[in-house]
Amino acid sequence: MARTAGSHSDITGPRIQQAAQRLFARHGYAAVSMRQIAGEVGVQAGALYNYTRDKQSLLFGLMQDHMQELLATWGARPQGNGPVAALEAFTRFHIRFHLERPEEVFIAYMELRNLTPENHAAISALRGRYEDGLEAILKRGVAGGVFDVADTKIATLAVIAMLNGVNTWYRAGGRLSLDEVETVYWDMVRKAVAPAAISTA
Amino acid sequence: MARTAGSHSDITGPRIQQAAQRLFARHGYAAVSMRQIAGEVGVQAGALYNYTRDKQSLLFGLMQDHMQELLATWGARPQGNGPVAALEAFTRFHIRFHLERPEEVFIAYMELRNLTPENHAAISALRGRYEDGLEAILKRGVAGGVFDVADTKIATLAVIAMLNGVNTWYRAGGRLSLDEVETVYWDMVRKAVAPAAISTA
DNA sequence: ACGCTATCTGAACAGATGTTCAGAAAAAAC
DNA sequence: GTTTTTTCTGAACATCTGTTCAGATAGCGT
Repeated sequence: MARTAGSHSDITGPRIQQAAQRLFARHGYAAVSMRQIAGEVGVQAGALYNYTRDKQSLLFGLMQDHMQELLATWGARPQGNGPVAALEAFTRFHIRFHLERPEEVFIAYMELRNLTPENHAAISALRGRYEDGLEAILKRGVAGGVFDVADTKIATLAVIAMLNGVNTWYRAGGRLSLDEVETVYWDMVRKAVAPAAISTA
Repeated sequence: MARTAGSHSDITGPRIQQAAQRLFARHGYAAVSMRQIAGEVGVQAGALYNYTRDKQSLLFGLMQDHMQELLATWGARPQGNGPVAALEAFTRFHIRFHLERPEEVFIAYMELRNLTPENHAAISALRGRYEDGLEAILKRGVAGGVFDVADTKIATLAVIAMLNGVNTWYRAGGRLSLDEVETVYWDMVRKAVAPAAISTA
């Protein structure tokens, strides 16, 4: 046997990425074999190497695509007038974007240690750019007196960590709608960075 | 060759756990082999099985020990008078406890998916008890009017997620002391759950 | 209808995986 | 000093790992 009926790189390529994403998210990069991925696609393991240089590139590709889409989508957003509106826009965007792609997010956070040093640096740089975007908002707010945080870098990481937590429990069709979840978190973020006695409620 | 000079189960047992902890935290459960762990201890792979039933039990033991110590240490703490003091005590305790054992924490959060279903349920139950402790504080505060959150369950998870974030960036000997870090986070937590216009600052 | 290229198979490679176990030697008990 | 027990080795087990590649077939351009 050889080339199979209906085989097409436009089909197989994306299917390999999807299968890898599903399996990496579910079981972890190290626990997933190339044969498992191939099996999910309905192909032999050797065929994967028409689409990826090796297993590491498969992981890196997924993570890079995710981070670049995150940055591009965020960059194309209306930024909001003033730091408070910008922070609200960020909060709602972040929650929605991340809840829409739980697998990508999970991989992006859990599989960093399985990247080669160069790949790790590349992904970290992208993540840093995203974090800098939030920190810039906080800095403007602090300068303008509408926010009050002891350290904008720590506050940035604290806010992102808090927002990322939503991915651990939210399930579509649950008690709260996506919109309600956004509002609940925005309420906490807003207050957390607000000046001590002035609340914008 | 056979039993080696100076061999002692009181020594080897803990050394295996330490080695497993170090390696699991660094490279992930699935990426670490029994031979690597044995090598770290200076022993052949077969010797590990005098101390653990299998690799899975080694992981589960580490996670269970960690969670039980977390609960025991927290349970033995002064609880603080009133919800605000209790929340501050929780915040400071959580940060300190977690920063003191980054490897255990990392494993407890990253390796859940590598547990068998029964083991996963056991660890999740322990984690649930810890979260319930925080939620009880929040509920008392909401009832007493000193906290205002839309949903105590979500607020619980949000607070814990935010606090856990500290483990991703804090390094001993950095810019801020442990005490300062605690205060910075407590400041944000306090405000995040505070009623809209009343701040305890 | 024919040739070219894209796509996949199936076997092979060298080595790693978790786990078991008979046997040997060190330590402890007597 | 002898026996018993504890602790470890080293080999073996069957299976899995990522990756390569010659060869075979399907689809496409002509």
